[in-house]
Amino acid sequence: MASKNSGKTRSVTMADVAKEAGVSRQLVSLVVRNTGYVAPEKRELVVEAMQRLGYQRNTLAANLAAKQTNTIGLAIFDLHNQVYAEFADGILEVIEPAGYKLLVSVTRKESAADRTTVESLVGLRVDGILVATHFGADGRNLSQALANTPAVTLGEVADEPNIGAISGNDSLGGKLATEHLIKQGHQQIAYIAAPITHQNADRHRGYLSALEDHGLAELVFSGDASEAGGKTAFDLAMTTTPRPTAFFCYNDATAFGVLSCARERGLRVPEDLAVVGYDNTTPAGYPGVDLTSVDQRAHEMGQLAAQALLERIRDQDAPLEQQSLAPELVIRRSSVTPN
Amino acid sequence: MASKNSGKTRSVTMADVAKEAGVSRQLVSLVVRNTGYVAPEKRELVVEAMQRLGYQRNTLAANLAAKQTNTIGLAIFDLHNQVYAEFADGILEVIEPAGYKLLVSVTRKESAADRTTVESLVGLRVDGILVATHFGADGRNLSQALANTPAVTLGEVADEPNIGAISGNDSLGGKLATEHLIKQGHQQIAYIAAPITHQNADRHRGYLSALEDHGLAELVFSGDASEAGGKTAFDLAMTTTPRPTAFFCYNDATAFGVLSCARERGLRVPEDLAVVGYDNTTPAGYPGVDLTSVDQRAHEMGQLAAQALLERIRDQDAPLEQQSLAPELVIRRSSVTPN
DNA sequence: CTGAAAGCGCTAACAA
DNA sequence: TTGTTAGCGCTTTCAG
Repeated sequence: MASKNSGKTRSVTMADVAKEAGVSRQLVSLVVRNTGYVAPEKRELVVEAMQRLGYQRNTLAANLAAKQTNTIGLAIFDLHNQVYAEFADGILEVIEPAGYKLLVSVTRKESAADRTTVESLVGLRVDGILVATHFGADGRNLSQALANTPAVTLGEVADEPNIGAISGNDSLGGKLATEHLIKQGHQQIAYIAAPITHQNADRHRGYLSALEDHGLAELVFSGDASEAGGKTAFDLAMTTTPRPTAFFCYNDATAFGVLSCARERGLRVPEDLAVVGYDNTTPAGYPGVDLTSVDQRAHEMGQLAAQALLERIRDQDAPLEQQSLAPELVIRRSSVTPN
Repeated sequence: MASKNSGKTRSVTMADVAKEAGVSRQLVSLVVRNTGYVAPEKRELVVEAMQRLGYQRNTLAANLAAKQTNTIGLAIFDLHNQVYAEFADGILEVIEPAGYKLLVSVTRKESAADRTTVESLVGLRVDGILVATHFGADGRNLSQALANTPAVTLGEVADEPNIGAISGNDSLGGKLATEHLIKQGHQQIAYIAAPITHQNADRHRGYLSALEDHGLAELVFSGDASEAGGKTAFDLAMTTTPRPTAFFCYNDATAFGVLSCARERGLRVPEDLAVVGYDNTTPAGYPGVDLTSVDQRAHEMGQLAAQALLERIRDQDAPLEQQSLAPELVIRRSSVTPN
C-alpha cells in the first residue's frame, strides 16, 4: 500500500475557493483569468479566499480546457553553452511582453535526445517551439516530433515545409574567419568540426572556399560542439603532420577546449597557435581569453525567431519566416600574429 | 472571427489511433504508457497507426488524469550563469535514470520574478521543484508559491518547514577566500555583495569574520549577482578611499564583471588587483582568466538535491534533507601576489 | 484483451 | 453576475 503518491494531499481547487468565498465557481474562474467584469468586493472576497487556502491554479487543467498554454518552449542542447543564454534573452524580451512564458527543455549532450526534448514540449502543448538544438541533418525527425506545433529553428535552417528559421549566414562566417587567419600568414589552418548539421556544413564550406581561393589544403578534425569535443579534436590534430598553426573552431565552446589543451601543452596563443571561435559568447571577451570569434548575433536571432513564432501562432497561414543574419568577425588577440 | 487559434487543427487523439488500428482505446493507452501486457501483434498495429497519424500524446491530459507528471522543475535565475549548468548536469544524472524529465523555468533577472518562475512550475504540477533562484530573505514567499509541492533548494537554505535544502557552507567559503587574500598581503579587501539572500549573508559573514581576526575593516559594495552587477560595484569601489587592492566577489559572474572593468582601467590582475570569485565555474579555469574561486561543488549539489527531492516525492514524510557541503578554495593566478 | 463509466480541474457558452 | 451543461484527452477501475 502506498508506494507512490503516498501522502499526496489533494490540492485546493476552484470549487474549494468558491465555497470558501461564498461565490460561484465561475466567478472564481473569472478573477483567476482576469477576464470580464467582476465587482470589486466580490473580487476581494475571492482573492482573500485564495490566499487563505493557498490556492494555485492547475495549469494542466486550464490548458487542457482552453487548448492553449501561453507558453513557448525552447529546446536546447547544453546549458553550458552561453549562446543559448543569448538566445533566451532575446526571446524573453519579445514573448514576455506578449504574455507568454518560457519553458526550457534540455538534453544531456550524451543522451542525443534532441527528439525527446522537442517531444516533451509538444506533449505539454506549448503554443510554439523554438528549436535551438542540433537535429542532425534530418529535418524529417523534427517535423515528426513537432506534430504540427508551430516552430522556428534558431541558428540552424530546417529545410522542412512549415518550419520557420532564423539562421546566420554560416558559410560567410566560416569564410570570414578563415580569410582572417590566412591574412595573418597561416598556411596550415585546421577546422574543428561538430556533428553533422547545416550549421557545421556551412561553416565548413566557408572555410573550404577561403582555403581554395588561396590554394591551401584542408585539415579537418571532429569533436562534438562542446569543450570536451574541442579537446578531443585538438589532441588528434596535434598528432598529424603538418601540424596546424591555426584553428577555426565550430563554436566558442569548442575553442575554449582548444585553448585549454594548448596551454596544457605549453603552446602560446597567438604566438604558437591562432584560434578563432564562433558565436562570440561572453567569455570570449573576458580579459585574458580574448578569443576572436564570429558573431552571429544570437541575441538578435532570439528576438527575430520569437517574433516569427508569435506571428505564426497568431496565424498558421502567416508566411514562413526564413531570415538569415549576416555574421561579423570580432577580432581579438587570440588570432592576431604578433610582429 | 478567428482571432486566436485560427487554423488550429484538432490534434490526433488516442481515439483516432484506436480507430485507425482497429483496437480499443484502452489498448492504445497501454502501449503508450508501456504498461501491462500487450500482445506483440496488437502493439505493432498500434505503433504503426500512431506513426501514420503522427500521434503525440497529450501530456497535459495524461498528467491531469494521472495526477503525476514524472517531471522535475528547476527554477533558475539567469541562464548566463554557468553554475546552473553544473546544477542541471548533476540533477539530470540522477533524475533521468529514475524516469523523470527536467523542465527549466527561467527569470529575466530584471523582472525579479522569482515567484513567477516557481509558480509556473507549480501550475504545471511538476512532481517536485528544485529551487536555485534567489528568493530574497523571504522564505515564506517560497512556501506560498510552492503550495505543497515537494521542493529542495539548491545553494540557498530555505528555513521553512517542509522544504529541503542542499547548500554549501557559505560562511566558511567566504572566510577561506578572505583569509587567502589576507595571506597574500592585502589590507584593503572589498566584498562585492549581491541581493539579500542567505548565501550572500553567509559569504559576507565569513568575509567579516576573517577581517576581524586580523583587525581589518570591511569594504562592501553591492551589485546584483551578475556580470553587470560586478561592474557597477567595481566602479563604485574605485571612487572610494582607501581603494581596495583585493576583491572577494559574491560569485564568478560578478568577478568576471570586475575583471573586465579592471582591464578597462588598465589595472593588472593580480599585480594591481587581486580577485576571488565563488562557484568555480568553467570559465574561471580558462587560460588567461585563471580566476581563484571558491568551489561549492555545484555538480555534486545538484545530484544530492535531486536525490533528496526524489526521496521526498516517494514519501512525503521522508525526513527533511538539510545537507551542507564544505567548500574548497581553488587558487589560481588572479589572487596570487607575485614576488 | 475490450467495454463501460467515472473523474482529473478547468474553460466556455448560454440561459437565467 | 450565477447556474447549468459540455467537454478538453487521458487514466483508472472493474466487469466481462
